[in-house]
Amino acid sequence: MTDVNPAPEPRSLHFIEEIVEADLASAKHAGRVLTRFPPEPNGYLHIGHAKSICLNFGLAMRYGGGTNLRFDDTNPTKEDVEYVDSIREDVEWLGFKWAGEFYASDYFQKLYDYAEYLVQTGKAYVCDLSEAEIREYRGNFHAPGKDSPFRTRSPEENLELFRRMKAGEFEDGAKVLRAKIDMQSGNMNLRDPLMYRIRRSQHHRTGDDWLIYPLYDYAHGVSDAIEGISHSICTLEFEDHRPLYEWFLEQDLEGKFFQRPLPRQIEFARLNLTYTVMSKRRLLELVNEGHVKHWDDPRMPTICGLRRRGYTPESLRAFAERVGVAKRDSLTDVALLEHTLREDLEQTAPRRMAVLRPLKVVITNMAPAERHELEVPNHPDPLHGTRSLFLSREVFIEGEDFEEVPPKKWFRLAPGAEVRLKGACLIRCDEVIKNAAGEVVELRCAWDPASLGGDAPDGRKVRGTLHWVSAAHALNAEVRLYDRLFTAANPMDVPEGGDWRDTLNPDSLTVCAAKVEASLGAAKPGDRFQFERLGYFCVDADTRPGAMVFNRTVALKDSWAKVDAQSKG
RNA sequence: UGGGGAGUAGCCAAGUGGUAAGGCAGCAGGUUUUGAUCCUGCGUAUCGAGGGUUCGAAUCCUUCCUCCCCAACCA
Repeated sequence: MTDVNPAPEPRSLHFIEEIVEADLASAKHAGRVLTRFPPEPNGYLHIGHAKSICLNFGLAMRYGGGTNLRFDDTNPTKEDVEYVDSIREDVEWLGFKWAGEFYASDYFQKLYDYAEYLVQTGKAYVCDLSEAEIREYRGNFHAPGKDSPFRTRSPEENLELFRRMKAGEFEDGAKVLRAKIDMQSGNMNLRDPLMYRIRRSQHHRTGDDWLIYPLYDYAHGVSDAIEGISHSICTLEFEDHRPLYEWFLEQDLEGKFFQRPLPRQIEFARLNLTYTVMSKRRLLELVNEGHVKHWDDPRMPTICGLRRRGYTPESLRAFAERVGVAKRDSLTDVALLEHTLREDLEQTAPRRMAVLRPLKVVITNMAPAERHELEVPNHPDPLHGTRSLFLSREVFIEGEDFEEVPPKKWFRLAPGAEVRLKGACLIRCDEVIKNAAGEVVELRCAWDPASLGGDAPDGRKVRGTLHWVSAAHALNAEVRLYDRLFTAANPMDVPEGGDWRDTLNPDSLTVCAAKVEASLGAAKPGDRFQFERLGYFCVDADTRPGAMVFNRTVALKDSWAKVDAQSKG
């Protein structure tokens, strides 16, 4: 098969590609495209980050450039190496290689040097106002701010004070370094934003070398400029930080610090998904409050969660491509994600049989010791080969595939009905055995030996084909079925007095004691399969010898479920 | 009575003055040893609204409406 990965259809350029192409056409960066993915190592990456990763790396790949992985570690009180490792692993797993691995903390000295320069040129000053006073002086949306009384300190005094801040002569919070811009600006970001704060805290990389730490607005653009980033892509909420981003870089009037041209910040709309929460804070709460087991719980939208669930990197990349890049706030239907997943797995996942809720079927006209070896295809596409399966007198079928009183259009098993056991034979239900409670516990069927292989030689039509496993050969396995974590399309859209947690789905996890075909005994954690007629599953990391655990990655589309639901009103 | 963005079908999203791509979802058929896949067909989208310019406007001008972001020593 040659069209497993068809070339992506030609697609019109999105607005960032247009900007890059225009820059390429004008030779602005001499044909260079260098982007960066700048996570703060304070949490796990989620699918929203995956969109950003695909955008940044995809752009660079498309135009022959590179992407730096830069950890934005300017706040030592919140960051940790634990997250650095997971971020690296996730980006790699998604299939991307970074040009360089950097840390904002690599630039602490350069950041400090440039800050001294800004102090010396009168563009920054040391302010003694308290946190509350700074807030008060800043004003609000309707009232302009007022100048700090320390705003007029001389460059000499500021330089001395700034050096003493660095040397540890002041208490945490006693002083800050501020950019001298415009306390009257309508853009709050320009009302003399903070550049440095004093914080005696162990940094995960620089230890206790530094007592002062730069803030995002100052550190980010400068880090971009130091690395020679051409296009600095971020999300919409940073749109009104852009004047500040540019201001900091443009104060390098003599060109002593940064190469030209300077990087350009471009903002796009972050990803939102239906039935999902995406903020790090909410995800952390889900973990801490025990609504899920951990960051890699298969119900989590984290990259590690999706990975454990069985998502493929290809499907995530395809999703990022299809969801588009624009500036409009959007809420993408999670069905699109599931579509790109199925699209990939349909082509690649070997087929196997497993029964989630086993119902015993005894084939009365087969001898107890009778065994029929069957060679069945691993996939509708013969290129995937075949495997061997045994049929014997007792088999399990799916509990849902039998109805004593079948609804209209039912073509599964029912008293007197004939169905096909996939890849095996035709059976007809003759008798229904119930327990004392009246529940169906066993079916007595007769098989047509002439149909071995699955076809009736006389050409009679059998609509229903069921998956099954041989009781004598089946393995026990735990199968975990996942459903959406929330029952509301937008969990964040809470009614008055409500909480986003109110829409948590109590049935997001269902565990089944399943029977699976023997060949699955050799499967290793991470292996993916399609369980015929059920969905795509993968072997979970919890699997132990003799105790297999499967996750349902995603169910197959089920048009019968719709018909059935409609007929039931 | 601040600043910055955005409004094209249920959800994304092309379109850049010449008469509304595509995908997802949905619906209807066909094929089928997975009710899967695959194939075919199906949408009159008041292009947020009004006014204007023009032979012609989703695209230009104008007024208005709606939604999102910003007042951490977070990023």
